[in-house]
Amino acid sequence: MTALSLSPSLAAPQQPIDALGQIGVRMTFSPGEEIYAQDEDADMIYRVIRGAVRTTRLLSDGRRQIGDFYYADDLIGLEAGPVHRFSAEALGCCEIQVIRKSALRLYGDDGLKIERLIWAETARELRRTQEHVMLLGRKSACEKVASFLLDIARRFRGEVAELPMGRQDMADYLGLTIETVSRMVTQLQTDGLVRFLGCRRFEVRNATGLACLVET
Amino acid sequence: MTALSLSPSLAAPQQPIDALGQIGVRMTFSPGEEIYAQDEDADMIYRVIRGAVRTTRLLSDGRRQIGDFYYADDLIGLEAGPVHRFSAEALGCCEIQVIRKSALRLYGDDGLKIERLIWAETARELRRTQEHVMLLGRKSACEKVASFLLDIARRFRGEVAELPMGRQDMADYLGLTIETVSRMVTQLQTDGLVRFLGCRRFEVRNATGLACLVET
DNA sequence: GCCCTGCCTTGATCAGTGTCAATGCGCCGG
DNA sequence: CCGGCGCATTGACACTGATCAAGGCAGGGC
Repeated sequence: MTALSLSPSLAAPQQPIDALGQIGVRMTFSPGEEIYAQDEDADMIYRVIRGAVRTTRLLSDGRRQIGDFYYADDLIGLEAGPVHRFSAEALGCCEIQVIRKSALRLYGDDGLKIERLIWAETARELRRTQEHVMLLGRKSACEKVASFLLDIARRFRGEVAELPMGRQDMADYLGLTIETVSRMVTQLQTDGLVRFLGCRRFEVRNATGLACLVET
Repeated sequence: MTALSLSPSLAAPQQPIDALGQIGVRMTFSPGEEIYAQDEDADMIYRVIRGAVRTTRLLSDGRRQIGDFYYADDLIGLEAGPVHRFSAEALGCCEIQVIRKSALRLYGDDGLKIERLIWAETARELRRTQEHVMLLGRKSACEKVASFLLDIARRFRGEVAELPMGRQDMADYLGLTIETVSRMVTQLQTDGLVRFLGCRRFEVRNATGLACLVET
């Protein structure tokens, strides 16, 4: 990637995220395409405009862990070390705003505002990751899948929810195998807590029951 | 976040942590004593002066997850939400510097410097938490314990290492039971990778072999 | 010095999840 | 419409780590 275009004047934003405005360039990625690589220099940040993204990390023997899934308006690549510990890949077709961090210092006071915005997002990322630790460390397979589905379902406010990822991605996020994920999905359905319409669309049938599986 | 630094002329301390200097008050805590509680307002930050601290979170049914362990000069309580998701407890006797976040505003340019310091620590915390996710999601019991011991041993640079926590704390950090931790410790010892002198002191006997168990 | 207490270790068994293999289902191209 | 391909599901079985239970060990108080 070459030099990023700069738009010098920034208007005060309504939504904090808007502060990033049109800085940087927009790029589109096809399903599975890599946005950045594990161990790559971390001098860009990325904002999801449209679509969904996963961050993944591979152990040397091929075991895979997914760090998180990201949707419209989420920022990715905040890890703030010199290199990325995870790679980022498009789940489906998606559009991403790419911003060179070093460009931000050219924005003066707006730069400080943006800096604070990025910090706030980093803190949010930390909280999400801490939830993930809880999920991985102390929850059963069934609870993991229930938590995951409930999380996704919340984004659809009672409508039929659509999973942007396949079973393997769910498994690698939850620290399970694809077969176990599949069995738990079947079981939750048998118990009447959710109903699947095809393997990527579902609705919550018993929110209370599902919430019971998701201890806090 | 150093790439975003906007005021390079601020006198850079040798140890960045020194910027916190003597702000706030020092407190001492006895073994097991709570430094702050889960769900408590997060308006303080804490710096470990001496001793070790664990952060823990309880599920409503009593399952416990340890978020991380902290040692001298580490900052705790950076979660940056309105309330703490984890509680913090002293592992042994320890001394803690307690700083009210809102007080930092009064320090002007120094305040900004401190703000940056805190955010750099938050980013470091995020990276550590991401490592923890990898550990919990995709490593076997034996690898978890090996990783943990190697981490501790690094702080002692070849000397005999001392564990500041008991087996239950190790288990709750690693997402295992106390019995499994104990068995893995015994196994690593049988395999000649480590040697224990009492249950809290050990030395690494075969660093290469141990490192082989700790895939990256 | 001795006992008591709390933590750690070890053993036996069990449950939950992983592994391996077969089958099913849906989507897409021909 | 059909066949093939990729992903999901299901089943049988193995194995890791949890559970339950019984000692062992070490440190502190008396």
